[in-house]
Amino acid sequence: MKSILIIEDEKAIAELERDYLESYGYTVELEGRGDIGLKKALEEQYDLIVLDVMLPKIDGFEICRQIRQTSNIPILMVTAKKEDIDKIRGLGLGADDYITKPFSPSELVARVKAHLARYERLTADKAERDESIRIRGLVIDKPSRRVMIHEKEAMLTSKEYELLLLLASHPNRVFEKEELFERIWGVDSNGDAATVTVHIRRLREKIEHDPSNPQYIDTIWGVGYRFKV
Amino acid sequence: MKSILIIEDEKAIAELERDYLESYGYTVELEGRGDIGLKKALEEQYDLIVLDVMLPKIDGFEICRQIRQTSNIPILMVTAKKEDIDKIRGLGLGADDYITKPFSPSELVARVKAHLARYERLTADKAERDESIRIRGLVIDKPSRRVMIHEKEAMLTSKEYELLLLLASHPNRVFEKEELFERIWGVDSNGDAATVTVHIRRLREKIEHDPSNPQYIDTIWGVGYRFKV
DNA sequence: TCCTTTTCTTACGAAATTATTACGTTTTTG
DNA sequence: CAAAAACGTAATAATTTCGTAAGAAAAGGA
Repeated sequence: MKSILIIEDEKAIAELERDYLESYGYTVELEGRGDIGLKKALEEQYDLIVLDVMLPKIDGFEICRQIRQTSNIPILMVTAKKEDIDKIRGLGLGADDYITKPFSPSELVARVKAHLARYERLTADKAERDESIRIRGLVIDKPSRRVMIHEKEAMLTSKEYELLLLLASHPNRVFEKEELFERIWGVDSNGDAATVTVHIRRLREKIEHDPSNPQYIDTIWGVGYRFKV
Repeated sequence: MKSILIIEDEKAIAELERDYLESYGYTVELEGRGDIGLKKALEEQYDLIVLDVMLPKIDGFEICRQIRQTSNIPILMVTAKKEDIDKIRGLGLGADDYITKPFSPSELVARVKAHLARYERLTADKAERDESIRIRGLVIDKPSRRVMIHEKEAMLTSKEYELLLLLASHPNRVFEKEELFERIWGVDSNGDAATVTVHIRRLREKIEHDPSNPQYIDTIWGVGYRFKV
């Protein structure tokens, strides 16, 4: 199931796009504000972005440019003005396609489909899509072992990182403390599952806004922990 | 220098396309016959293919399909009939773009350029292709194996250079010490990953302003090292 | 409400890992 | 061939991370 983010301030158009894309089986999220849209694009895990050029505050060009700093996700730019097309090209923003209003919904779907297919084709063996996990402002980048929490890096120790990665790789699954201990410390490690508690605590200290009211890692009483999504 | 193959049987059009693309610095090869074009596409090393739909004997659809069996090279399909576009899409041939005759030459160039850029972006380990790597005042010039740090040359030994190059070619990626050792000293080398530590130290001595507070090479505790960007 | 169990939280010493230095050996260079 | 440079090893110092324990707090059950 592919998920698409639409950044578009005209609600009527946005909803039209959404309805069409959803009817073709895509999961769609709407966002009317450019700044929030950019934030979402950077923090969440989408497969494609439909981006309106004309937005209040921060325009589509800038959003595109910023997304491209860290991601190769397909970006489809939507514009009412033909002149914008030259601009998109000229600036070398790295947009993957552009489509001018008014457009037929089936045109949109066709392009979305094509770009998703190509992206998959080209990134298949690189497994680029799996190299980071993005959930609600938390980004785990595996190659660099870095964790960003709302754009800011959290400096995790090795055990903390492994713990977080294991939990976040299986969202909502409850892990018993014993299992966490075994999978990270090793079966033959003679330690104690109580250690896990302390590391969870330290991890929360670093990634949770309020460690006593965790937003990411839930305690399941009498059992263990879970990464909530 | 990027090379482009044009498969097109109308000589006048083909030459027009060629002239334009060449004037933008691309190397262009023309091929009038579909079957030979397919053969070339499969056997030679092009960066992009401009493919006419209407060809005698074997048509563009079939050529596209066959190329896609073994290659992800960007394919731009050219057609005179609007109906063909739906067909290209519908068949899921994997063409990257289509352009209808008559088209302005600059339109062609713009699309070629965009697709080359995207392909590069998605497939590249960019650092591996380039002649030199430049990051924050550090320049690694591969052909000459020289390293400049803020305009001044750093005299690195062979091992130091290889270490730096490997790390800097994959910015931000964390390398385990064992992996560094294996990749530079060789798998069958009977040494110890501890020697990596010493070489990292010596490397830092030469490229870091304050080796105890490295700006380029981070230590990832319990894991290895990473070239930070 | 009170008691029991489980988790949270803190602090500190232990353990593990890396940084740094020194030195002897090997390789390269002049 | 001699001198210099590069390399690998080992020993020690410095630093970071880890594990444990113990009291506090929270959750669940009677």
